[in-house]
Amino acid sequence: MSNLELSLDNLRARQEANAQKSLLRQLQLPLWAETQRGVPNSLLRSALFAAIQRGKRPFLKRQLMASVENASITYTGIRLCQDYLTVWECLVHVAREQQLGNRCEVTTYQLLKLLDKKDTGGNRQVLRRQLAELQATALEVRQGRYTYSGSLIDEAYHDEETGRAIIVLNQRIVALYQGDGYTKVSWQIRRDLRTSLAKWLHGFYATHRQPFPYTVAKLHELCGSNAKSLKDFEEKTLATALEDLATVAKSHGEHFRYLVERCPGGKSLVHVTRNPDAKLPLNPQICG
DNA sequence: CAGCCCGAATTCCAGCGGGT
DNA sequence: ACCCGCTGGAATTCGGGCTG
Repeated sequence: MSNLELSLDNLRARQEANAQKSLLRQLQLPLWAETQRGVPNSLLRSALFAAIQRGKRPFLKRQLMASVENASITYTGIRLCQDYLTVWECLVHVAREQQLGNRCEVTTYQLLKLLDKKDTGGNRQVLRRQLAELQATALEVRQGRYTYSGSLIDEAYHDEETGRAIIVLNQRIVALYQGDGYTKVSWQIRRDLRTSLAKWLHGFYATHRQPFPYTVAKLHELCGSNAKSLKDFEEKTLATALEDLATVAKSHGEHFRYLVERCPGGKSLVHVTRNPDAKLPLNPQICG
C-alpha cells in the first residue's frame, strides 16, 4: 500500500469518526406520526426479535443473530420475540419527543394503553418483566457505516411511590436512525396482526421498497423460527402469517400481495410486492 | 372514571402420533 | 413420506370487582 493510499484511508476513517461524533450532538430521534413506529432497519431485518411462540426462551451469550448482508447484530440477553419489539417500539415512540438520555416517565397503565392491551394484573406483571429483560441486554449493531453498542434500554425501573415506570434510552441509539437507516412501520397494521410471524414479516417487508424473492429457508433463518420442520413452517406458520398480513394490510388500504412459488428440487420462493401495479410470477394455484 | 387486581377461558406455536 | 388433527405450556383476554 502506498503512502497516498494510507493517508486516504486515514482521512476516510477520520471523516467517519467525525460523522458519528456529530450525530451524538443531536440527541433527538426523528419524529414520526402517532400511527407509526420508527424502527432501525437492522432490527427489522434480523432474528433479534424472533417470530417464535411464547414460552421458555434461553439466555444467549454474544450470539451472532441471523441478518441480511449489510448489517450484523451480536446479542447477549434473553432470547427476544416480537412482543418485545412491540414494547420497545412504544418506549421509543414515547421517548422520541425528548432528548435521549433523559428520564422518561410513564405509568404502566399508559404503556398498556399504548400497547393496546387490557390493563390486567397478568399483563402488568408481564410488562414489568419485559422491561427488566429489555434493560438487561447487550447489543453490538452494525448497520451500514453506523454502529451501536449498548443495551436496548439503558434503565428501566419502577418508582415505588408514584408507581411510575422510569425509562432511559441510550443516546447513541440515534446512530441507527440516520438517513434511511430506519423505517416507519404502521402501528395499526402491526396491532391487528395476530401471529408473531405476521408481525415479523410486516416489519421485514416494510424495510424493502421492492423486495427480492426470498427462499422459505432464508425467511425461516432470518425470522429466528424454532420450527424444526421447514415444511411445517412453510405450510402452517408462514402460510397463515402471509394470508393474515395480506388481509390486514388491505383493510388498512395498503397493498401487500404474495405468492409462494414451488421450485424444482423442493425449494420454495416467496414473492412479495407492495406495489399495486407490479406483477407477481404467474402461478394461479398458490397465488395470495 | 382512572388505576389496580383476580381467576377462568382462550389463543398461539410447534411437536407428536395415527392413518394412508 | 405425507396429511391432519390433537395436545402441552405459556401469554393474553374476558368479565368481573375494588378503591378513591
